[in-house]
Amino acid sequence: MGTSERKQREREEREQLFLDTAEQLIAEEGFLQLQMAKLAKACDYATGTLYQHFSSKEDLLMALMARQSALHLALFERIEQWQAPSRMRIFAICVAEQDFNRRQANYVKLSQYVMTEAVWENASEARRQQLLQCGQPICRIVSGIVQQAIDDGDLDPQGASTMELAYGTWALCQGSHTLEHTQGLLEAFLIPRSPMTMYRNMNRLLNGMQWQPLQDLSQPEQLTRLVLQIEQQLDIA
Amino acid sequence: MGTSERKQREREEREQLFLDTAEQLIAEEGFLQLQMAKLAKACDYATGTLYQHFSSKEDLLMALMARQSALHLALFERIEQWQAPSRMRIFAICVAEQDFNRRQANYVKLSQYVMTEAVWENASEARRQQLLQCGQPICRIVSGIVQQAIDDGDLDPQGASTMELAYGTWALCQGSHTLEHTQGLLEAFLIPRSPMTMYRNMNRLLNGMQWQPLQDLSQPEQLTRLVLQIEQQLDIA
DNA sequence: ATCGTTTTTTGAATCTGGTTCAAAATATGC
DNA sequence: GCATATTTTGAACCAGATTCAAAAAACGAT
Repeated sequence: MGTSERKQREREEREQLFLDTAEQLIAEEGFLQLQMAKLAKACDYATGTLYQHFSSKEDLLMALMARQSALHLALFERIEQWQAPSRMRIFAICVAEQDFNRRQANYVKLSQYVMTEAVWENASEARRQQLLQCGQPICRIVSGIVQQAIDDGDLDPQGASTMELAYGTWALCQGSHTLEHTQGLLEAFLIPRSPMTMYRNMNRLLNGMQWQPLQDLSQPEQLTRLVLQIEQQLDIA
Repeated sequence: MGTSERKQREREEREQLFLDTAEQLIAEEGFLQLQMAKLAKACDYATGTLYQHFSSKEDLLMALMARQSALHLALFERIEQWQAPSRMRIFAICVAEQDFNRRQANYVKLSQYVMTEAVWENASEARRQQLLQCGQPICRIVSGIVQQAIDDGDLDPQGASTMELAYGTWALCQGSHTLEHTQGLLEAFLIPRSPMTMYRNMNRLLNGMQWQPLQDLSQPEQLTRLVLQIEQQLDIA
């Protein structure tokens, strides 16, 4: 009936309010300072109401992640639609990702934290499933690009599964972000903090997959130009 | 004077006792269950005494990490001494690392947790420095192998710094471990949980660096044999 | 060995902040 | 308008990290 529909909608709106406000508070003082009571107060609700939406603080953080993933996905969907050689598209994923993370630094830190056992285990099972579900379309897009490359003859999988190749690029991205965001690490090891470092290593990996056309890394300006071109075409930065 | 030397030594011994016991408790019930009071009690000391060694719980966890790093380092030092082609040695680092992580699953989870802002920020500055220092020799060894490869003519850096190439392998390892240890992730994306996936991607990266001799990934048994050989020579597993 | 002083240890009290739940408020259906 | 069901409230509860005043031990001079 109409009444319960409205209630459902209001509930959904309230949930978004909680998430919006949490995001804002986090942006202001970092996710470490986020307190459930403070958040509820900021939304003019009692603490208990907050717990009707999120089973725990960790659950809330994961919900936040899940929502951010939607933005992430939107970016990837643009690339999915983009007509370009497969190698350019797979690399565009990295560029987009890198860029997304640069602008949403808090988000990377949060995702790093959320993927930790301490947090993961404290969220509701439903939430964990939700977050894994969020990854699915992203996964599908990346696999799709790999598949396209194989179909187009740009990439010979040499017996590897589509997923395995997609996983390689994912792991490299993931690892680079983790290292980049570990306080003082780059500085301690005298590694310049530039996205180009990651871009070059990603292209080494893609070259190693024999993903055509190979990128010539001895000509640094070539890669710079490619990145610029991708950023312009995708309207990033 | 002699007296203060003894005291210093006793203090050091007590610190090790705390760390040993913490390790044991963690092995028994996971690092999430570790409680400062419980730990102190288990060592027959008061809670306050524990705090004379570690400024916070996070500080203790990081100290644990730092100590584990020493084991890690010992493994890497064996590889440093090992006479073998550079490509075999850099790959051996990955194999050793993978193996180390398989056997010390708690340790990977801990390191993932510790590198999180929430933990990092709550440890003492001294501890953070200590942990970064621990990475230095490891970094030196890996860079050394890259450098050897360049010197031997196995690897043309094409303008890249030694560190950048080392960083690439590190990021791939790191990212693979993170993904592997995120609950349910591999399962959700139907990726088989096998170290070979990572090994193959690592060799793709190394191939992409043009690190000689290239590994032929279309012959899966070749890689399997290589891994076996490395494990035997290094006496792992 | 004894006593005043300094250092170390102790663990109960404190504090923080997440979570709960009985009571109050509100909505629903008759 | 009333009885019942649902939702909201926020003070109480609780876990567990951290502190700190008091007690104990170590020290060193006599």
